[in-house]
Amino acid sequence: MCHRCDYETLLEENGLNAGRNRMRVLEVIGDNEGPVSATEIHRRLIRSDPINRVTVYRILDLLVENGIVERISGEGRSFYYGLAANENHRPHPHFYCRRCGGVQCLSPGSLTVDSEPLLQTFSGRVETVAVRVVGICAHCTTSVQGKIS
Amino acid sequence: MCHRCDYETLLEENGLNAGRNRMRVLEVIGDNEGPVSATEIHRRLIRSDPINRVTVYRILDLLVENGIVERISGEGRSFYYGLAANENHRPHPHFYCRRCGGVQCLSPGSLTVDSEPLLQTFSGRVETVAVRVVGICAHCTTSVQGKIS
DNA sequence: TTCTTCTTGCAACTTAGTTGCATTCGGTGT
DNA sequence: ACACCGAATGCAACTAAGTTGCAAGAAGAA
Ligand SMILES: [Mn+2]
Ligand SMILES: [Mn+2]
Ligand SMILES: [Zn+2]
Ligand SMILES: [Zn+2]
Repeated sequence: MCHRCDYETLLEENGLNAGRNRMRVLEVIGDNEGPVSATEIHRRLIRSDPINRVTVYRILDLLVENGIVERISGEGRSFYYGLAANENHRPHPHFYCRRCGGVQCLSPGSLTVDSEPLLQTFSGRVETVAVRVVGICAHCTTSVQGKIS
Repeated sequence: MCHRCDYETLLEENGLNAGRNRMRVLEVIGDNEGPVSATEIHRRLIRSDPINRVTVYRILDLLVENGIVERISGEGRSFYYGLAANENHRPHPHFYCRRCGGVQCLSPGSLTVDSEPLLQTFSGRVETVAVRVVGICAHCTTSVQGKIS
């Protein structure tokens, strides 16, 4: 993801002007195969051109507030950022690798959840029902087999 | 939760001696109606008797390592702790309130997830499939209605 | 250009958790 | 009672991730 989204339009639709840094952040998020942490986004950006980490955090906050980017909490203490669901991207579950900490997107149909019983009985307001799959990713399982320990 | 579990036995089954602080931590976790943060556990414990926060963190690590307590990540940056699933407690989904940050246990049957399609196709090792419900809890929805803003 | 607003950088701060090391506690053996 | 040893605790310092205040710089509007 994502080669179907025009980030410039996405920003301007929300009344945000498409400055260079906002575009850069969106490109890192959209080019990655799964959600990325703020630290990782910053690390990738400073390779091409210096940018302050606070600026990255502020841009991420802005994008999340405007529903362009989705913030998800991983297994550790940091947040991960991916393109928010829209007409091009259906909501989907994520896989969290316990070993490398990476997060992968799973296909939208790979897990189905029936939330009717909950919606009937729950007294608060349910906004989202997310499925989180935890385990060891393919890359980590194979690389551990070959590891000398 | 939980008045069916004997914490002393639970500890000794795992080769841990049931010292006073371990028992106290387990009691706070088990008496709470949902998962609690380490900070909250510490805050409650120091009301009855002083205990260092590092001690709380170390006990929690130990209980998690031994499968007595389950560590879950909330919507924020901190972890929450609840009694791990066992013969008395079936696994169940949790509800996360965006407003107050609280976590509630939902009944085991309130949500059902079909993970077969994923298990057939996924190339890594799937260990757990958890459902996370996010929204505004009953307490927060009612108290907001009466709020002057 | 000048005025104003948006954007960025920097330093300091906060929160949640971790680590190293010294002290103390709870047994066990004598 | 004593010495001994490992487990448990406390304290200070440190780290990771994110936030805040404020000043400086860039970009637009007039
Ligand atoms: Mn995704
Ligand atoms: Mn629970
Ligand atoms: Zn991995
Ligand atoms: Zn609430």
